[in-house]
Amino acid sequence: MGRAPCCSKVGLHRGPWTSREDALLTSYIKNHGTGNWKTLPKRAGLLRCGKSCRLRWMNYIRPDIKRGNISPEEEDLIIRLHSLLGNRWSLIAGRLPGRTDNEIKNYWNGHLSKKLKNQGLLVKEAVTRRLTPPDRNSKKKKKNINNNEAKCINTENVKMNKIYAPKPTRIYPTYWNYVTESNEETEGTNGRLDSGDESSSGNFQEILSCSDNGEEANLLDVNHYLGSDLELVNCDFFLEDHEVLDRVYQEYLQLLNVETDKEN
DNA sequence: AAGCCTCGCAACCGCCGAGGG
DNA sequence: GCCCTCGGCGGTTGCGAGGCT
Repeated sequence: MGRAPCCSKVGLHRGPWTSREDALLTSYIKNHGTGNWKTLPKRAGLLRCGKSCRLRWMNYIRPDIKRGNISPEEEDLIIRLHSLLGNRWSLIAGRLPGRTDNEIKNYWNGHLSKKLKNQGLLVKEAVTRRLTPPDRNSKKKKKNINNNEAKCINTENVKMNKIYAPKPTRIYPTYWNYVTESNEETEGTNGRLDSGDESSSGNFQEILSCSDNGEEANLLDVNHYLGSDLELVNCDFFLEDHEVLDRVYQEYLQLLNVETDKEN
């Protein structure tokens, strides 16, 4: 028996979100935080499935999302990270503050892949590298992998390049604490703007102690969305763009070295 | 002005892994 | 060890906007 498709339930809305639905979701998350996406829509008064809510929040409503054109620096970083990570959009997005995996994926598919192809820079090896190749012998039904270059796995390469991908950790352009009066007293999910796991939380705490090169514009944006019950904590992700890019790139090179050493 | 095409992007689909019972 | 649920991810689809003929 296959799993029933999400949103197949009669009565659940599908398709584009209305501003009213957005407002309901935003309001609910503002007051209660994320977590338990399954029951969230019901509690928020939304006729949507949890998945749909999560997607809407993660890709569109979340206050830290940076909208607008991808800068040349970001584009360069995407290309470099993609050459390292392959189609691990969430990991790539995690290194691009304010960008979502969906946005990067769309940008890559609609823009960069063509561009690189035209320039002759998109070589198959770079595209096909995956860090943690799925177990193709799993008993579960496998997805069709026929027509996408990115999925054409050369098993030899996989063996050679296999490293353990770090847990995706989203980096926010600005970090904040919820300081709502209800935070400590209620469910404990308040204050989490991402339903991240322990590792994310740990990272979050580390980030909170970062230095102070914040940007006022971002602060204003966040307050615009979530009101005054937030206290922004600045960090050093607003160094000069090239510094950030270089740091991230170096970080990944180190990661690759460490993990390949482990393999050997 | 109308029809067609391309592009951007929001949203959906289905699979996977983690974790709990 | 098995099964189930849930959150997360990557691939794909579909639609609207804008450009082109």
